[in-house]
Amino acid sequence: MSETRDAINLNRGSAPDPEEGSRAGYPFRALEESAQRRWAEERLFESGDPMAAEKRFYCLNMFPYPSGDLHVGHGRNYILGDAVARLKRMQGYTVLSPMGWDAFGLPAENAAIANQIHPAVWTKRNIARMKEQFHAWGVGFDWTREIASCDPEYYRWTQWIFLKLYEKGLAYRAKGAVNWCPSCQTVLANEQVEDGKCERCGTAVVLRDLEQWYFKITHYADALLNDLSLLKQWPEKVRVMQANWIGRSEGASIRFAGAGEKAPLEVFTTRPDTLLGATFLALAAEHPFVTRWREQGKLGSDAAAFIDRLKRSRIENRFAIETEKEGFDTGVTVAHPLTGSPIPVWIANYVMMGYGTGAIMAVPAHDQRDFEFATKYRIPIVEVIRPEAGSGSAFDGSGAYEGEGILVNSGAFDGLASAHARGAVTEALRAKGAGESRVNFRLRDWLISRQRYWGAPIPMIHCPKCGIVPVPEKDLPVLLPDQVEFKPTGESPLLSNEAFLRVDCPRCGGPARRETDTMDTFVDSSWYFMRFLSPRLETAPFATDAVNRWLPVNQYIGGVEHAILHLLYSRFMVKVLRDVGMVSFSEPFERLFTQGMITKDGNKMSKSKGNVVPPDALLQRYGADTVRLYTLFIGPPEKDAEWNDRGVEGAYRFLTRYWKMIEDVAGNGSLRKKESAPPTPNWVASGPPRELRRRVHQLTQQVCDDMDRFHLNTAVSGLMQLVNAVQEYQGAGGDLRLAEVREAAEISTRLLAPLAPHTAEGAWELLGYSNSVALAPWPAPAPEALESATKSLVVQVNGKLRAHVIVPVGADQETIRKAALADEKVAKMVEGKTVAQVIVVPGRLVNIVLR
RNA sequence: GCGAGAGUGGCGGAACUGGCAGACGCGCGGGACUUAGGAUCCCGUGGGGAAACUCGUGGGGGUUCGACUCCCCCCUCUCGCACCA
Repeated sequence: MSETRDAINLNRGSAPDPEEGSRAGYPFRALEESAQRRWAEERLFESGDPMAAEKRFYCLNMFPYPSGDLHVGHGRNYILGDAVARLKRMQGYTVLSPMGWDAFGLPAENAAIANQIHPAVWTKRNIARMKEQFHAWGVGFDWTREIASCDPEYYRWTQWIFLKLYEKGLAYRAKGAVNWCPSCQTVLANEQVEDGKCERCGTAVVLRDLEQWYFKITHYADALLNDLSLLKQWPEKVRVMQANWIGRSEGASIRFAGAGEKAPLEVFTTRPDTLLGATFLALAAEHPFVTRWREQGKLGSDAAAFIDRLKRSRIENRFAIETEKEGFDTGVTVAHPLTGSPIPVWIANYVMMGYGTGAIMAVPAHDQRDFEFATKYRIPIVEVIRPEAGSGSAFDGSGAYEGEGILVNSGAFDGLASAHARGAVTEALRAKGAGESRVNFRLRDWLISRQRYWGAPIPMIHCPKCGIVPVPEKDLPVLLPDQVEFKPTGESPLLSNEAFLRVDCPRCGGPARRETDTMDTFVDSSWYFMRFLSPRLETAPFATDAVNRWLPVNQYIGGVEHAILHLLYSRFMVKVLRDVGMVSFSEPFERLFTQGMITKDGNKMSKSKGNVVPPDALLQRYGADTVRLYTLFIGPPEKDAEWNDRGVEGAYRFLTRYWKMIEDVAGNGSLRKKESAPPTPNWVASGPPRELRRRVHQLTQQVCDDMDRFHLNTAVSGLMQLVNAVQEYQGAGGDLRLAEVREAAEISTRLLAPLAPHTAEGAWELLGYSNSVALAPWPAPAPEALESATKSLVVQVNGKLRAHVIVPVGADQETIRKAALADEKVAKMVEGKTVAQVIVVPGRLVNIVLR
């Protein structure tokens, strides 16, 4: 529906059909063809031998999943990256700007089931299509380094890395409650569950008890948290999100004996100072003690019913907040570790198995949740913290007091400040062997098993005699079988593929069975940025010397949706590889840029919403550079922006005006005919040509600054102003000179080169240069062009703009003051009033304060 | 609830360290050229006012010669996390 409407709008668009010739507009099609031909012939975007480059810049766009068509929102990502890469190249760097495909994953497999097309074929077709689109945009990647994670020569090394982690004890298999998506028929990592739903398909996730493979990312929890401080050039937002996700909290682990179990009941608390106020313990319904007690018949049928109901509701709406507190008294009691008095153990709906130990000590007087629970079930409440005078009101039975204070009702600890008491209580516990200080993380280990076909097979073998045996390195890759059937049964085709399953045990030689799980695609993408340095290397995942020379990635660009998953996993992987001696750096990405989404009608573009803006018709009608320029101009690149078809027009008009300026000064242009440019320009000292020149260099300064600061929207606006200035100058008539206009044309062409590369390339040729503008030196403003004898200052009266005065540059305060007061308008305002004060900010303004 | 970001014309947005609010573009109004204009060019375009002038950056206070920018309180929106023990 909306696509049809777009098409109609476009047909009514003002740009001429380029096939008709150019009544207006500019010959973008011919420019694109010749520029792209040139770039390919001269292999401009290939970075060559990685060990040879002196000044290096690794600019990386997150490699995409090859889902098929790209829309203009996707385009923004690559246009940004390309602008940076081209800028750096002109600034003299050897730039590495590679591209590849995050090519494993479910959509390919779903397509296989729906259309009976092999995932590899589907993926390959999409890659070809997307590559075409990149070319159409004129994005300059080094295609000699192209990789695809579904290529056996790639996933062979994903498997190799898995084995490395296994060898180091960082990959392990464990049984536990895991997230299961009934629609995708696979387990999911915690990170892939949003609001209790599968982040991919939106189906409600259920918990299942399965044996799965994990990566021990928690081993690096502290390092992943601490090293965030090294990432000064990452957006604050992303660092905060990662820190929250890792979720470190300091407290104490406390053991309560006497539950009739071999092991004591362990809880984690951040407030050991409130221990004497603990009047009950609360367990999650999934707590192993609860399960055992139930099996042993210690809990009645009412309890069993309660537990089942709780587990069910937890799956259905476990992310709903404000749920009424509910619990069940198990009848079990434990002994208080310091006083020995009995404490009842409850099962409570607000205790989660996934955090801490799945058990808490409840202090109703000082925790609001515990308070609500205790009030409802008439459990005693003991105040143990009282705020110091003047710092809040003490516990009064109407709600918990959660702040700091002085300990009361706490025996030997009475009178201690709560902050200090935390250590004292913990120490007392330690002395009794009943607890110690402890740091707890929210981060869980990374579940990497997937019960699907289209992923890298986990290189493990199950032998009835030897147990789990890794596939020997020489046998890698473990290939995905080609001959498989894709049926909508939800079962991985690997499970029924005898040729794949049957294998000899590498250890004993006996018959064994392959692992049928494949790896989470985030494993594939956690190391790809290193593979680009040596994409065809057959002896290792990457060439260590090249990787150490080029990484960390200087500029990483991608969507903020990867703020946690991909970026955390990649950071983890680099730390692992560092610790096994394969790389010498600790963080993969030096500088991260997360671009905003492009929305249409206020929504994210998606096929289901029908608001996708396809680029093809726009490229056809306006050319790639117009689309690129508009995409950059639309707003600050890190912010979301609303697409407006009419806005594209503005970019097109600008390029048309720019092209006219080039034609005027080059070849047989009107200005060129009048005079020829002198070999060495002799700039005039005053008058309009001089003013134009100053303006051009001022704007050059602005555009250079903006580009460096990633303010590409204002860089485009600066260029527009530059071209407007030339046009105004030419429109003004009078002492028109070629030299200044020609200089403006040359500078603006180089400034434009990273943004609208085809047009700039053609203009550069027209201006008579034989080398590609992509390698032309990045311009800088000439200091002498910026010089001026006078400066216009703002004159304020009582802080409001009233006049301007022109004073010599470097004028002293007194001169400026006099000039300001001498102004006719100012004098009129001052008349009859007292001048209380005159503020002079040299070079800026004068403020006259009247009374 | 916690954390982060944002709120500026009809619209997208600009204003880097406090110093001319609204750059640039879209749209809109007027004009030129024209058989025509949906091309191009010129002029105008925050509100009020004939003008002098005045009001104006979510709201209310404050600091300052001067505040979109800094401080305090409040409102709204977006994103992330969420019974985190």
